[in-house]
Amino acid sequence: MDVRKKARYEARARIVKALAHPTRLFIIDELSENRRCVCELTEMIGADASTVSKHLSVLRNAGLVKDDKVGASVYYELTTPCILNFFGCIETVIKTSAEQQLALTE
Amino acid sequence: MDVRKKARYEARARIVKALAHPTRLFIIDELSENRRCVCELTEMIGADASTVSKHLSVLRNAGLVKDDKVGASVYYELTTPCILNFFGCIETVIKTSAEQQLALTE
DNA sequence: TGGTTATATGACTATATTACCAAATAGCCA
DNA sequence: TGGCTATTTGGTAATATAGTCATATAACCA
Repeated sequence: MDVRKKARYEARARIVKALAHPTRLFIIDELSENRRCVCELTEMIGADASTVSKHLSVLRNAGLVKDDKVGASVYYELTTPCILNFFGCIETVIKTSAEQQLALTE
Repeated sequence: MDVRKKARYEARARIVKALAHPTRLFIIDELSENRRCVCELTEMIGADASTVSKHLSVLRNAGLVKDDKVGASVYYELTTPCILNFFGCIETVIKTSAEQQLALTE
């Protein structure tokens, strides 16, 4: 595969990888409704604040969210809301798989 | 977070994770044009056949592709072409990040 | 049947990811 | 200033992922 093409898939994979964790998908979903500070997300997720902070830095490094400091708090928001369209498709994959599983039992 | 909600994000993450590799993104892209057998994909990717076979099994287990044996060959095809819409958004993320990087240098 | 090709799988090593704790940093307010 | 809260970062152990080689399986053909 040609070098440029390869680099393009690697760039895409870095972004997909940043989304590839349940907590980070939750964060994306949550930020699609409203910007949130780290402490709010930490509360909702129920994990260590440092864990949430690291997940946010993964999303930030991938360019999926941006942060905004307000006093001692840091608010995060989505940079590119089109990410959300993806979830609909993911649900289709899940549903299709489930239907095929079901079909096998008939 | 409630148990059902958590399970939903985990199910989504399993699928996103299956996409989170440059070789697998290439395969998805390629299959969007045409069904391909393992040997064709192996040739294009330029990796060990066992490596490609394993990538395909990751995609298959996630329900993203299905296989069809024809003689000694196994052809793979997409189950859910909507996955492709996602790539447009990924490109937007990449482009937006690049523009912001650029803006910092001005 | 025996040889060849196409795939898949198991074992293994190298590397990456995750979560947690502890500690550092920064803002806020009494 | 000193203490409190919010966030980030470094260290570390457990786990997951990727790639390769060797091997297993199946189809095909001479």
